[in-house]
Amino acid sequence: MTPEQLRDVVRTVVAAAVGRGALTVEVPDDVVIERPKNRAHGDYATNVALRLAKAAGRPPREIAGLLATDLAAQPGIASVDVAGPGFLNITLAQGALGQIAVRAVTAGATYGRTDVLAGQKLNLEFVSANPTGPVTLGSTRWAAVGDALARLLEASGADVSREYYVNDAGAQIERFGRSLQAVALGRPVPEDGYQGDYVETVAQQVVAEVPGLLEQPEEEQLAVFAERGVGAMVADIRSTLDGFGVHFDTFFSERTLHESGALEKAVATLREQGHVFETEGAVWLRTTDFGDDKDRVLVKADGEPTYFAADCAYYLDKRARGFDRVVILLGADHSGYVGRYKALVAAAGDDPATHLEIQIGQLVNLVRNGEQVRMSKRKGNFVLLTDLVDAVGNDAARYALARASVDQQIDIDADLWSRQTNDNPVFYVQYAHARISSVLRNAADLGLSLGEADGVDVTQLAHERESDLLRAIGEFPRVLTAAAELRAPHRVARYLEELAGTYHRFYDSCRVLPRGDEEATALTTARLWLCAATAQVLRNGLDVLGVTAPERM
RNA sequence: GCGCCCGUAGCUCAGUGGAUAGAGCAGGUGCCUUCUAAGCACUUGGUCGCAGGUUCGAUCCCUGCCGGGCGCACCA
Repeated sequence: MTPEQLRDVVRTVVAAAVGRGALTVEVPDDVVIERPKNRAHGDYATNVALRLAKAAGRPPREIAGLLATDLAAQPGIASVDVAGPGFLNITLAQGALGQIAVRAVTAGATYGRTDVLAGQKLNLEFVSANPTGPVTLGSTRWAAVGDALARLLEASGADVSREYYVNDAGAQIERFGRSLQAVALGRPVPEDGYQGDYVETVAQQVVAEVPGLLEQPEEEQLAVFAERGVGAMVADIRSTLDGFGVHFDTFFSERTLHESGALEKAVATLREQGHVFETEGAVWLRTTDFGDDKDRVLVKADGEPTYFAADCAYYLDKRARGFDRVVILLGADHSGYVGRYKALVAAAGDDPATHLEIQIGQLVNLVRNGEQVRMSKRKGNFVLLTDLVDAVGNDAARYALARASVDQQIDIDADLWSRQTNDNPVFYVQYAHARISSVLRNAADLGLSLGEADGVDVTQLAHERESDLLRAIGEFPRVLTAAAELRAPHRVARYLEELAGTYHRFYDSCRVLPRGDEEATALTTARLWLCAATAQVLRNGLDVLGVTAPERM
């Protein structure tokens, strides 16, 4: 019996008690089934009696007592105890727990997936780093977390489109072009320009692409450097992210918004809604009507649209493309955007609470020799995605970045991460998978296989370590659902570490394969199913994080 | 000054109002003629920043304070 099935059973029992007048409460649609930390508290526990106490006007233990009797009579449940303030501690019948292994194996790659977000069309924007330089360590965090979140939402049934907003318009791009031009002409890079080895590389690439470029008038040169430079950077960013295993559905060009007249249209739309005003020669959006700190300029006094105007047009474009919800991952250095973004959504006539979601994540610091390395694109002194991957590999990099809560600033110790030691928990998890793979290979060599699902006797799985493992496997669907709802992919990583540990402890106490002259038994087959189920969950979980599940290590 | 995030074991960090607050690493003691010892068992280590409040119950919610990070442009 899975936790979900148990939840339904508990709800049915509550409803029955209400039906015959033993309780007068509304039957809750959601009943919390948890896995007690203390094994003495049964396989599962529910606090439903505590939750209902107030509404029923009766002491929780009394409610628990009457539910316990009914619950214990249900098939698949061995016993029910009332404990503490009114918890119901439930012990499942042996076979009921064992079915979890069969379910995980037969569901395969779909085990853990749900349809709780089915029908939702989401646009998930992340990374969106300026195309004026390579992908930095800071952006790498959002690449890892954003992609994991996308996979997580997909596992919950949502239709997710991964999007990267390319800021290929505006003064920053011109500055980038000027820097490339200066380098190509052998001049010093402007004060506010970009530095770093890549600037030279890109400049040379542009010069090589366009014969006679340096003989052209400087203004024409600049346009070429800006356009080709950005193109080269976008290509570089894209291939870097592809190599990292992060693939976007759309690279959305800001410039297309300028060129298509979408900005003017957006301003006009907002004006129709009655939230645009003009003063001091500029065009403003009255965002303060929607909770922003101050009103925001859409078109500057010099006639140039602001970045914010492009944001407005971009949001409207996403909505026009049919997305129910626009989700944006931003670094803490952009937290100031939230207020104006919510306001623009409201000003456009949408509801910020349903159509917009901005997730702010804290920054990543690099620590070297116990000292924080400051990162600045301008000075050309920064750590790149490729530096991290070169040092620790894709798997460790993705896992390490996805394993921490985005609310938490993380320090990456360069020395620690460049040492490839088992300090990195990803090895612990991957090792469990490799270990299981090895057991299953050895089983195959002995001519042993899982066989059909109806041929395995899961009541054989009665050892405490087997029960622990079955319960852990049974948690997986709920872990995915909760992680998706909370936008917290790191929960998946933490769960996998726990699952790996539970497997290692099982492995240590429970011999799977027959040794020497021993014959395979029904227990052997049941344990093979348990191993296969564990491996499946490890694969499914690692897949959400974009990390490989090696068969050998 | 205002806004957002954080403060949990020596270190890095989990912990969606529930039972005795956890993991990895680091320290200590054991376990390999047997399926991968990149493992396991035992052990050391906590005023959950401080003070109030709400609640049957608070690491979690509210308020204030202390400490750290990041923002507060007619920049992008």
